[in-house]
Amino acid sequence: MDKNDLLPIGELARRTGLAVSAIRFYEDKGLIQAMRTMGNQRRFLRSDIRRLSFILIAQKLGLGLTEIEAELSQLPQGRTPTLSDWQKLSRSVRVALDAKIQLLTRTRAKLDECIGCGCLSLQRCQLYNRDDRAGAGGTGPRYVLE
Amino acid sequence: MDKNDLLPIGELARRTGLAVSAIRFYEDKGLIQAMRTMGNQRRFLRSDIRRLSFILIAQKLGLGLTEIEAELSQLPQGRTPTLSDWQKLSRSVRVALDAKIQLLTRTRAKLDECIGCGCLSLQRCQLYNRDDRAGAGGTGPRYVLE
DNA sequence: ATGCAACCTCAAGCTAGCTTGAGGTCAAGC
DNA sequence: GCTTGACCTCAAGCTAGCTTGAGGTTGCAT
Repeated sequence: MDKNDLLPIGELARRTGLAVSAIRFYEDKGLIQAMRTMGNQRRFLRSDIRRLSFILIAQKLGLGLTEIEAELSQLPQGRTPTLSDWQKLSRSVRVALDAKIQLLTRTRAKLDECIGCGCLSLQRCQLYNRDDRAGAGGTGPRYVLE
Repeated sequence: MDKNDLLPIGELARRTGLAVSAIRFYEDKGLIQAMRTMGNQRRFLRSDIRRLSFILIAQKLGLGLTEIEAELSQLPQGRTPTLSDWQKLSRSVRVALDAKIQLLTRTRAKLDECIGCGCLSLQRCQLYNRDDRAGAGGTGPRYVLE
């Protein structure tokens, strides 16, 4: 951990494509941590580039920041994550992704039945079912099938 | 169109499982239309149950209200949609769903490569690519892969 | 004709995920 | 030593998709 390995926020932003404000936001949410210079400026580790990459990828897979934080918390505390730490995390995401694909595939099958009858009826059609909503949690309909 | 076929908003809510406030919200957004009684109360057609069902289903598939409105606008104006109108719309949704599944499947393949190297690097990894974000539109990362 | 549930409008609030702006500080080059 | 750009905090704003609340009206049953 050489002094050259500490990155200011702008550099991290440049490397990840994120906005500076977004990185500060993530820090605020506890997704990433920074050291401070004596002048109160943030300094990040090189490995935080990877951490932010993970956040971006996981977001693309439809995970919310809270879920992502949960995933990230599985990384070792104190030491810089190794390659195999990241592999473990990736596999964990792969499981989530699998589930998502399966659910969509099942939904497509139902939709196909539904196209057959053209009903779109909440009563007759399996496509939509009330209990799903109840179990969805949070306010309003979800954006993502989960 | 018998007088019995006009439903007050509460009845529509009961039939669809939606909150009354949500239905008013959708009306406000132009997703559904209502007649008014002389006392200014909303009255809906029976076929609006199906319209709302469609909204719910499309939302589960990850479509936003704007996209859903675009889909719905393909329904015939003036007359109550027929079964084959709904079938056409369902097929249109099926296409969107197909695309979504394909994208996820491709992503999974990339993730698998990535697990191999454990890199999660924006430079080397295909999983995340900057141009996707640029093309995403709107503010911030999207919730759903599209 | 009266009571009360269901309806109305309009404004404000909430979660997620950020951005933008105001007002101020730090650090490096000339 | 002074300018300039990158950095800081804190508060407010924005989109999506609704809900909640205040304050008022309708309409159906008794």
